[in-house]
Amino acid sequence: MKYLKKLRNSGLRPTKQRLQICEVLFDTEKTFHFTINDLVKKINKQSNNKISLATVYNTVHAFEKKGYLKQIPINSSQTYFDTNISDHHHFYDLKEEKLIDLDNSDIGPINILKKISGKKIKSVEVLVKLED
Amino acid sequence: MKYLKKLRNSGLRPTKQRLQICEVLFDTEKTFHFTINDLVKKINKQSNNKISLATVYNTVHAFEKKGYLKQIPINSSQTYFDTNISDHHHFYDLKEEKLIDLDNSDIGPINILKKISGKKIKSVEVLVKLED
DNA sequence: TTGTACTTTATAATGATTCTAAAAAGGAGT
DNA sequence: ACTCCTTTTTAGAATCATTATAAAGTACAA
Ligand SMILES: [Mn+2]
Ligand SMILES: [Mn+2]
Ligand SMILES: [Zn+2]
Ligand SMILES: [Zn+2]
Repeated sequence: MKYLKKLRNSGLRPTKQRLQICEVLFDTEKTFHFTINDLVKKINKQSNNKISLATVYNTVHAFEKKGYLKQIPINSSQTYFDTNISDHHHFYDLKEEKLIDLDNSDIGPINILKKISGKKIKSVEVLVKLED
Repeated sequence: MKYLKKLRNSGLRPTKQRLQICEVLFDTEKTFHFTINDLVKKINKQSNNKISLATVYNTVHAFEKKGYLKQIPINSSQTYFDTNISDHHHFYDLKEEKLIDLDNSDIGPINILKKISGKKIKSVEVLVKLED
């Protein structure tokens, strides 16, 4: 099992639900963006074992907390997640309601000149909205 | 009435609810960030006329569509709006759950090198998450 | 003033997400 | 394998921000 160690190292018990979700999320050529609903569909397509919705939510949040997923800041009725955990940014196609990766190299370096005392920067995320 | 013309020019009838909401939103020294709940509280503090929740939602969305408000892309349980409609960016203090403006001058120019054919850029927004 | 389109409102509906609490499963130690 | 304890899963209920409904009220052009 490919993801046993990953889960154990994270202090997450490698249950069959988590292993299956790992396969759907991480056994792919390319990274991708998804909502919880997208993920449930993928799970059901991949195998006949249903995983309860609560478990899908729990697992996604557990993976996010461990840094295996990123949440994308966007105003949508559903929360978007990203299996691409590298520093990068996004186009958001308003018409298609689709996210597109923007590599760091697609944007010049970003320099935050303002400082807030007692706080440090955790992340810098750029969202570029696209219209026709 | 200070906002009659503004509303008429927008094709929005200047009802007393809209005028009151204009006062709360735009009769201020500084711009600010708010959720619908914040706004309802401000309205109730300012006068005894209650405005129905549906009207607050309708009005905020009408003003956003007209460009008098901006929605801030952030993952929160409530949608944040901004009376500062200039091009600018945000710190988000994760601990305090507060937004702080980042002027364009606080960030160097942002150059989006990647192009998507048939699409044009509508907005570029940077969200900087802060932790302790 | 009258007609009509727009607006407000109370209320219900929606839908994503979280909560609950009981059953199931993982795993360390024996 | 058995025990014991903790973690996890699960169905279903609850939450809650937001949107829809449709009836009553209002703005305003003619
Ligand atoms: Mn979440
Ligand atoms: Mn909205
Ligand atoms: Zn991405
Ligand atoms: Zn702002």
